[in-house]
Amino acid sequence: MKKYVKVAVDLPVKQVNKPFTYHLPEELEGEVEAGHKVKIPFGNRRIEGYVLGKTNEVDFETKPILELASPYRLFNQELLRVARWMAKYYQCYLITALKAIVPSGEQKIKTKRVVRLAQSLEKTGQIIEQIQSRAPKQAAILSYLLEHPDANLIMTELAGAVDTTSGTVRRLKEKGFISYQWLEVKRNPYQTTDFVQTEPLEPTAEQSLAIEEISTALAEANAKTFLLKGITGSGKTEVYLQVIAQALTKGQEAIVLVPEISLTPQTIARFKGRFGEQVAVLHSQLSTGERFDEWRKIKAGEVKIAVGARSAVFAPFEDLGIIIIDEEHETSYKQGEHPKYHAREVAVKRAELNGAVTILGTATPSLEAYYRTQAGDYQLLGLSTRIDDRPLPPVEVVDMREELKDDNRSMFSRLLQEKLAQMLEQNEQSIIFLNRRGFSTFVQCRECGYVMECEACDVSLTYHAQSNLLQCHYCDHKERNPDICPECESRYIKYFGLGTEKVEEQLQELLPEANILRMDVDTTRRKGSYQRILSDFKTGKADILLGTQMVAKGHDFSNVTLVGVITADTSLNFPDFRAGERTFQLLTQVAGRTGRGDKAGEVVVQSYTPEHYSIQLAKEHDYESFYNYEIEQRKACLYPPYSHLVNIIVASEEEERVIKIANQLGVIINSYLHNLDSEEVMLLGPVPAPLSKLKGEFRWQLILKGTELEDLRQVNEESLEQLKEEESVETVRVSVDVDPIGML
DNA sequence: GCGCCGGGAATG
DNA sequence: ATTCCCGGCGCC
Repeated sequence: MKKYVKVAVDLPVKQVNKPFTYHLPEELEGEVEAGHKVKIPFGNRRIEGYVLGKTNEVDFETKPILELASPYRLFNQELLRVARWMAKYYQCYLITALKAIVPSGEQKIKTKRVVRLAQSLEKTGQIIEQIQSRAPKQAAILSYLLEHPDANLIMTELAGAVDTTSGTVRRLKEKGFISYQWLEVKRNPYQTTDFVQTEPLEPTAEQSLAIEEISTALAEANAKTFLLKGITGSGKTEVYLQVIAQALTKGQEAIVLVPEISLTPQTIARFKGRFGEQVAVLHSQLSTGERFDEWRKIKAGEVKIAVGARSAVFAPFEDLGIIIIDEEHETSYKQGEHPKYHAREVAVKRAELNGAVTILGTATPSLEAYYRTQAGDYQLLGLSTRIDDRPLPPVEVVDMREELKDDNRSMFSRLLQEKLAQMLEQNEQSIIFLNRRGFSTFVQCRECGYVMECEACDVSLTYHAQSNLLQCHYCDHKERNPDICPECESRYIKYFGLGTEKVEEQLQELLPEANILRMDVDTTRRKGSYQRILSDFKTGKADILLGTQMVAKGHDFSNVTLVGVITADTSLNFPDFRAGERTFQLLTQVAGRTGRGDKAGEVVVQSYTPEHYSIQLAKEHDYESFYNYEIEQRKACLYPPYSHLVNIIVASEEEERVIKIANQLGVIINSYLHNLDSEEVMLLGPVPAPLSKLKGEFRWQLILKGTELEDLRQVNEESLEQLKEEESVETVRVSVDVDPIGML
């Protein structure tokens, strides 16, 4: 009897977004299982596919699976279910969802050739005596192998251990005293780092309550989601650690998601410090080999906890007890490429499938998450006091318009200047935050008004003093900084707008004796430099840490007593309905970087719109009021969480085609909505996207808005189908983003 | 009649 | 995505 399997074909195309049936040739019978990657004939080509499962009925001729292409089953039934859910929810192909789940790159198992004794222990002892006088080094090698039977050393390591060369080892091989053996090895990216073992801390009353609630859900295998709302420095991590310990006691496993930027050795140390070798770490800095090895450790059950960024939500555990999403509000949980999934939503879904508990931790919940606690979907747990009852720092908001009126033309308010000088004097540290890198954000000719723009994107170029180049922050484009205007050839070229480089220069001018560290994409490009800057600052090698977003996230510097925000308005002026939320979160997070030690901290926020509710309520550390205000706005405009959005981007190098197709799609959708006579779904656009040109492509967007995602999916699917019938859509890309974040 | 191009269909 | 197939058309 022939065996048949269903295969998802590795082609992201609509027409083949369905399983194809193949039979197993004799030599592969019993070898191929659901979850395996396989090589298959497809038309007259050979491509890859993923085995979804077995099947019996076949009423047509099948082709054979050619070979096994992965040494492991890359997903189990549960992860396949997650993939199916993702494909449906995010409106992508099953293969696209599957490829996000399986480890990327080639799955190569690394091996090494280790030296073994070829003779019995007894015999080896005799050999040592025999050769001792004439070949002492060879004898030493054999002795070493006798004493360290589990050392698994390769030739050169062994030679090094007894201070000789590999030639000596080879001679033993020739004599037949030793043999070689190939051994699988797992690369361990953290083997050189020692982690200080920690014991569970005595929880505070609030922590106890949270732990208790979570434990109950864990014990009942209740797929419950908790929002752990804990102000910065209130000890959320200790709660995570203790509930993970409970899951382990039950024989279950845990996933901890952390934003990429906070996946620092310190963060990892907290988990490895408590759980040691039971922790696997997954992040983008790992090579594909290292990544695969961490994946294998999980698969093999060697570890029980996976700590990692976004994609760690797919860690191949078999009995998940708990999924933790730290800093739940972070936008980096949303994947930028297809499938454009949000790890928080996948986590909640995966937990549901496993009867596992989900914990969303943050000081500044996303409106979505908090709304769901109000709706009763999630349970709210609060940590409202900082460890040791440290107060939240007072926040001063400075109106920069007033500064200008009082003839202060510097980028630093008088208050901030004063405070900075004071900290320097007291030998305390400061953090300065500015959400823009480079020196000047645009370069303009004062004669004719021409602004230097990227030729591939619809943005102005940023001047970088360090490289003396104009750079586009959206593509890789760099160009020389012109001496004369390319338009009118005048020499009056001026630099406007501030970036971190300029702030650094001015700050140094203001405080000549201060040691300043700048941390942004430009200074952290090289591997390890991010770490170095953080540790230099932590060990007091600098007085001021100046940087972008990166300085705001989760770091714990005990000697920082001042945080300065150069302009709070940058994120506020984004054309996005989440601008207010983003600003509140950002200000609250930066403010949380101060006053974490014995000394009290303070915050100075500079703004041109200090009366804005995001700024005022962040000043008061008042999340509740912020939420209440913001949620009313969302409700009034029917924005998420009161609705879902689907962003359809039409892009092409030919501008006319984009405009034509986008408009036509608009007509199709509108007539569809009209026929549907539905108030449920609305169409916004078509309009040029906020980045109307990006990497050489012109972009227009259409946004579908509605309370039921299913309605949106239907409208979207059928409209795109219709579009393909009416118009040849070659040369234009149409991409769909469900629950988009940013750039609206 | 032959060969080339383009659109549409099929890929197990 | 890529290949295949078939009909249409220009060739001379």
